[in-house]
Amino acid sequence: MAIDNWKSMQAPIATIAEIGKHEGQTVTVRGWLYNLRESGKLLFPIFRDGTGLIQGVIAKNAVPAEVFDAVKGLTQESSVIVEGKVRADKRAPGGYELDVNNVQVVQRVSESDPYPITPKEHGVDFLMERRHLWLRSPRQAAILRVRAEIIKAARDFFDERGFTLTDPPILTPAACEGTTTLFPVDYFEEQAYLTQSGQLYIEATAMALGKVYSFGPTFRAEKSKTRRHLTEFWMVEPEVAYAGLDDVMELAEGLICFLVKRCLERRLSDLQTIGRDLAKLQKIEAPFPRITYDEAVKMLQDAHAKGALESNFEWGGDLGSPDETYISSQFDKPVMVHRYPAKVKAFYMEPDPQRPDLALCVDVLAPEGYGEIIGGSQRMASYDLLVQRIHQHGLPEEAFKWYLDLRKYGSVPHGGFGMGIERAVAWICGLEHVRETIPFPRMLHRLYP
RNA sequence: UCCUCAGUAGCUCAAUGGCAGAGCAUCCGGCUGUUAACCGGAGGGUUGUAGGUUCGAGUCCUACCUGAGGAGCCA
Repeated sequence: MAIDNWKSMQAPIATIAEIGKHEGQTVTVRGWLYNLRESGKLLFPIFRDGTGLIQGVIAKNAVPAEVFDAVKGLTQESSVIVEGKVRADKRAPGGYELDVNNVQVVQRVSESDPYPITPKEHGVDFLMERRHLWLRSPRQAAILRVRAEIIKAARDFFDERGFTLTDPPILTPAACEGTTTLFPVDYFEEQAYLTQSGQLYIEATAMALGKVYSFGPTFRAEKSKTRRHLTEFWMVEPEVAYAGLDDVMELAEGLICFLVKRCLERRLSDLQTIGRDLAKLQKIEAPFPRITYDEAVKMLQDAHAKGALESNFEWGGDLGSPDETYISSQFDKPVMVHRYPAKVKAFYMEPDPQRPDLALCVDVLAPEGYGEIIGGSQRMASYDLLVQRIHQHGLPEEAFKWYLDLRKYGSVPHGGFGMGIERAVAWICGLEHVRETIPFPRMLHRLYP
């Protein structure tokens, strides 16, 4: 069947996800052949259409010979349009089967160059090299649907609370924080960089609009090589005028609860396809445990004394990955660690008035060892102190002139946080690695496809 | 950048220093309820690259390449 003759089926089109609504009716399903089992004069093709899988049944004596022959020996991932009657069947994984009465093969995959991803085991490198095809696997498609739901839920959460979406630039003239490595870009013979955070810019839009958020890609040229890192990832960052650290923590807690609840409500079958332990997600509700950095340090030192942690933690350093894993393992909800030493944190964080050596900041650590999914703080409101910090961090004051203006013209206490979408998706889906949470991950050793 | 591990058929893996193999995939044949279907048969290899040790290297040694896991850094 030619590709330009793909609209000849007469029965109404149905999606596999909603096939149950058509029980007893004849429908058209447009998709691909996922797998084929043969048993003599019976064929069991499994079709997928992007919404789910359904097994078809074709008996040789029940259909015209050309229909049977078109499916017999058909290759995996050939595109097909099938017409058949929906029948409830307890033996079928989805509850329904399709008694096929007509088939159009839109494009037959050549048997001399078969679809490379079989329903068997494959290694990570093989699958990553074929990421454009791997996305067709039921598990990968389910993850992408959960990702889309999390993004939509995050935007709904802020939109419903009076936040305005304000998009910061992706091309920036200088380092936002100065510490991490940036991707350089030639901008009409001027040096520019891909953004590593929209935060400084949304502080400006927050002063204009009150409550704002950004949602977009960010880039880090760090040579990180772990299951938690991508060089290109997406962040949602709220920023609120007249907000303190407690407000920031409450907002972060509310967002996470909202996201988890929404996924359980709307993407339950996808979470089941992925194999997520749902009981662990059902425990996620406010309030989350809040511990100070001082308390976290004591937990880590006690853990070392008991032999539960290899290295002994000294007050003053940033929490390492094994430290975060240990702390989060002590709770079955996300844990909020606040008030880190100012010297290990970014220059723009407001000092704690009670203890000026501490910053009014918070990291939210996801349970089950997923580590930091949110980092936030109250921002420094004083012009003079901010100038001092910029110099202390060795940053060029000239590049931050506009940012300092925000403290000259009606400075107010304000704060916000950034949530890494991929880390949130990895945690909610229970994945081993963030590379499966984005259609085409960009990593230290991965720029293709 | 550092530490650890891996690289053998299209894929996933096996092979004590002694004939390079299995399952799946592909092709041929069989099977009217298969569930990663099964049964029989066929084709399929420069063992990551370059050197070295040895009568003999997939296996041991050296260097390099590629990838994975972790550290640091971070979301």
